[in-house]
Amino acid sequence: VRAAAAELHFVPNPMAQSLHQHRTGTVGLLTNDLSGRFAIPIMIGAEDAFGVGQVSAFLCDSRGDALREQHHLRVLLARRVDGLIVVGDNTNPRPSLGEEVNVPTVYAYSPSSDPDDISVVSDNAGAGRIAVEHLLANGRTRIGYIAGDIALIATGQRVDGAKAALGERGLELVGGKALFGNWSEEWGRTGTAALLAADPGLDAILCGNDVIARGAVDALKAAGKEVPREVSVVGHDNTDHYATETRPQLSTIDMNLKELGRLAVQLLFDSIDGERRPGLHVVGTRLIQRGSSAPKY
Amino acid sequence: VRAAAAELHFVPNPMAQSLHQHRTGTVGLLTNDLSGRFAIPIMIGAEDAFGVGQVSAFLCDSRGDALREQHHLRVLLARRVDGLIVVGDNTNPRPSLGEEVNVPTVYAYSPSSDPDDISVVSDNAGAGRIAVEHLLANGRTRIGYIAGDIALIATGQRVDGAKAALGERGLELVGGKALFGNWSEEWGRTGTAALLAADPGLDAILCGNDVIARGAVDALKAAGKEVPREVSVVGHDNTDHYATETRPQLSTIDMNLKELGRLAVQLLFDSIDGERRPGLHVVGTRLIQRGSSAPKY
DNA sequence: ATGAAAGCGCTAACAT
DNA sequence: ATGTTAGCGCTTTCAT
Repeated sequence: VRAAAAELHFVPNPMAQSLHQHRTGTVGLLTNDLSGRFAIPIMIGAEDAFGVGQVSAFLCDSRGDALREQHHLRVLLARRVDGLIVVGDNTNPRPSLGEEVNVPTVYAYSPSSDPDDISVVSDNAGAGRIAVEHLLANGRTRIGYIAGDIALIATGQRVDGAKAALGERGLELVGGKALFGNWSEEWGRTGTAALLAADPGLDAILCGNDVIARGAVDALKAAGKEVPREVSVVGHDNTDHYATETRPQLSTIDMNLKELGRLAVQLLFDSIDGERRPGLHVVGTRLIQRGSSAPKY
Repeated sequence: VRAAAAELHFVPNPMAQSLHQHRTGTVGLLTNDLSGRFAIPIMIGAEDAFGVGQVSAFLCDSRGDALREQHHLRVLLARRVDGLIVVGDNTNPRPSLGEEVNVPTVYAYSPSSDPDDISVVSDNAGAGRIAVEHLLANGRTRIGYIAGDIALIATGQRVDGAKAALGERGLELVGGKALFGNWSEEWGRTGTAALLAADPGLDAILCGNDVIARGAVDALKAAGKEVPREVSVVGHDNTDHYATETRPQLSTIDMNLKELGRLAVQLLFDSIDGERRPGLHVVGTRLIQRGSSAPKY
């Protein structure tokens, strides 16, 4: 019998199966903003984790519109998805989908504002710490910080991590505090000028992201400073093109976003299986060393 | 009766519906490489077009691996998707999924090598033409071309479009032909040096993409040429960050990829409804004018 | 106009 | 070990 089934290329119809099993083997992937840089690697990691099992993901992009999100949510629930992963494009908390969503849900990158939901986030403070420790290990002690937009919680967290790591050595940032601005090269250039004015002998600059870091590298070179020998630079995000097209290439923090996506799926599966682990789950970052940072001597 | 149904928040189960209707209201979105720059906007456009109807998309990324693609294909067919959209990340033709896939299929960006399949591609020759016409309209006639990787068919098509537009005015590219290289800023810089050596009085440079264009702008400024007054530069792709962080900002070709995604969905729906339109469908591009190009005087 | 019944493709609980 | 049957939630046909 089985032989005959194989001959006829028989494939069971999942619709009929799920009708009986009360499980569809599908999950909703609900994202704010597909065009954003952070959602994609997370979704790749998630897709990767789904692939090994037999669950498929429905893709939905709300483009930052709450109404559209509601619409997609309704459609996904009507399709009886077994679970939901909500992928944010920025690090600030977002509103919970709410109690009436009676399906296991995990928030990735942008955590839910409800601490009883399951959220997976990047270790921002740890990133600041890792970057500082890397620079200290390279003999650098006069470190400036050109941060991004102060409105994002992650911006402050990264700075705080860097300050804490410096504080443990009795050190502080050049100028006593980080410089806050936006995520542009222009800000990287003006921030660098400000830091050089505050301490002409500074030997390292930490940047809120790689775009700022590129501006900083360019400004340092324009000011006659050699990178990385005189001043080392560390970025954040390991952004395509930016990290590798800058000369020298950027040493930068990689957030391991694929891993973050995989963990989100793992937590979702656990939740579906009744092993719910609410709260904030933190994914560690790592430093990618390239040409923009080096030992001092 | 209906009132009672509404009270109880009744929502029909699509599994049961599709069981009867022989339609699932789902479509497979099969991509080579989600991390690539081109697949994302196409999928956003596609997702947009799905949204208005009641069909949902399964997301599958094969990461350029044919085996993984086969696996995803099997899963999608087992799920009885009503159709398939295959999103490529480069412009070269790709092998058809084959005859045994008895589900309507549309290839986006990377066309199928089988002309009887339905494919949607970007108008590369048109892009070259539009860029040249823009420069000519600005009074520029000594135009060089720094192209990308010659291995990609699109690279040559863009050059050919530019040459054709010049030829109609009895003009030709500086040096008589385009310079082929790769997609890096480094190549943009060396290509620019080569063009300046060939014709120190050239007044415009066309680039294969925005990364090259940024290298060209930097090299021109380093050589003492004013951009856009002395030499105008036009890129391709309207790449995030690159197009707007370069100083001056880049005039560049936008491929209307979202529109391409939407058209792919439209063709898929038509195909599902029995209005199959095989062959190559071409989506036009448009020039985004920014600071790197301007009238000559 | 309303109601009853069969069937979509499968699984699981029966009976042989 | 095999064969039969009821039922998952819906739609559609047929009967009232």
